[in-house]
Amino acid sequence: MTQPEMMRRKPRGPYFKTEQKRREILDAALEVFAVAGYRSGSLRSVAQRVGMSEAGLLHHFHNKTALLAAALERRDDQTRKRFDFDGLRGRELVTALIELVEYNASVPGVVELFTVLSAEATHPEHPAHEYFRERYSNLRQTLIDTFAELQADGELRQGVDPAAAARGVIALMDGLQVQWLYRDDELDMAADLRRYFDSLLNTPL
Amino acid sequence: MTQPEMMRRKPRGPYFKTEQKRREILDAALEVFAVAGYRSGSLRSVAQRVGMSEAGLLHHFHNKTALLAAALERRDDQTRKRFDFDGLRGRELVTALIELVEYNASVPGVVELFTVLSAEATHPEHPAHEYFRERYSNLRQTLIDTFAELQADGELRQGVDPAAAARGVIALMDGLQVQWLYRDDELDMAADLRRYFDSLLNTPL
DNA sequence: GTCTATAATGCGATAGAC
DNA sequence: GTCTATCGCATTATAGAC
Repeated sequence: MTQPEMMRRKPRGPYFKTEQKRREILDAALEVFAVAGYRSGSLRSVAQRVGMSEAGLLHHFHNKTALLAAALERRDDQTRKRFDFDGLRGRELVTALIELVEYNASVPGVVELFTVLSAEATHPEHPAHEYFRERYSNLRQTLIDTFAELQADGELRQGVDPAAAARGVIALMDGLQVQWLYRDDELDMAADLRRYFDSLLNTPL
Repeated sequence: MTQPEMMRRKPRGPYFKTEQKRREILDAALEVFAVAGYRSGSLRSVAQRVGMSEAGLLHHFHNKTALLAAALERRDDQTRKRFDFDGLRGRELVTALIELVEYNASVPGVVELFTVLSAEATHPEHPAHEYFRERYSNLRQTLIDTFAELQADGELRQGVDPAAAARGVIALMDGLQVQWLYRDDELDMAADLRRYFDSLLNTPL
């Protein structure tokens, strides 16, 4: 068997090798943007991490913001594969959220990515600004609906406002991540989030 | 009266003019680091904002990290002038914290500064890493002491853990700032924080 | 105290060979 | 698909004139 024959494309699809390389690049980009943010994270460091030149990298993604967009998309695909919130409602969704936070504690790089990027993208000119705006808007609406449903079922404590609770849950998740990243003490994000949910519900989780 | 005589230093101190210039620079630096973070905020933009060259700027602060340190110090001085937490305890401290948050809503630049910087400085190599570590540590300890005191006075709801409550308050403050900066809806940070305190205390504020 | 000039490096991006 | 070479620009910082 000749060398060229061995190197031929495997029959997994027309662009298998390319797609694999793209995924490699995106994973490297996620790491880089996590530690340095988007603005300070360089194409050079991404290219180095994946063992290719900057020009080679830019063949796959035409510019830096396209790389960021694709990287965030990839990260979301991965999360969706692991956690499907679409079918869940009420207490099921709440417990799934706690499980997600529990999982996040095992992937500090991801936590770093979203913490750094969501703060950086606060500025309206940031290429990920709209992405995070929508992300927050969607999550908030999902939580409002969930709390409203729990309220209708009499599971919400008296005086708790669904919209305020939704803002609070998201804020708590974000804020705990920051403190957790400073690793000052042994902070259990999932446990603290559960505690907060318990303070909102009539019967504990 | 000759021109040179008019330009002479006013008798307010030996380095009045210099000190004023330094403060001008620090204020500009605070703005720049707020919108771009430390890593992406450039000396050039700070210099431009204050109408001088980069070299002129570096005469006052020997390098970029020294500028950041001095800027944060200045910002803290300003806050301490307005809010003195040292003499306060129990419910007094809690209400003062809410007032601080209320005030923050009137200075979005400051909120932006601390949100972006505290996330960016999560990385251990960041020049402001230790600053924020200590800041979080101090605030957390103050809140733990406060909640412990309230608990001893029977003002804390049953089952509330002072340490968890302290983490929660800080997380909520940080997280609300992020959502507030995205300005998706009319978010009242102080009102939401007060709500959280009410959920921790036996008698509302 | 502030400037110009300059060094030395890093950046994102493009052109074109292979 | 990946490379080398290169462009043009921004960056932090220093040296030295005024």
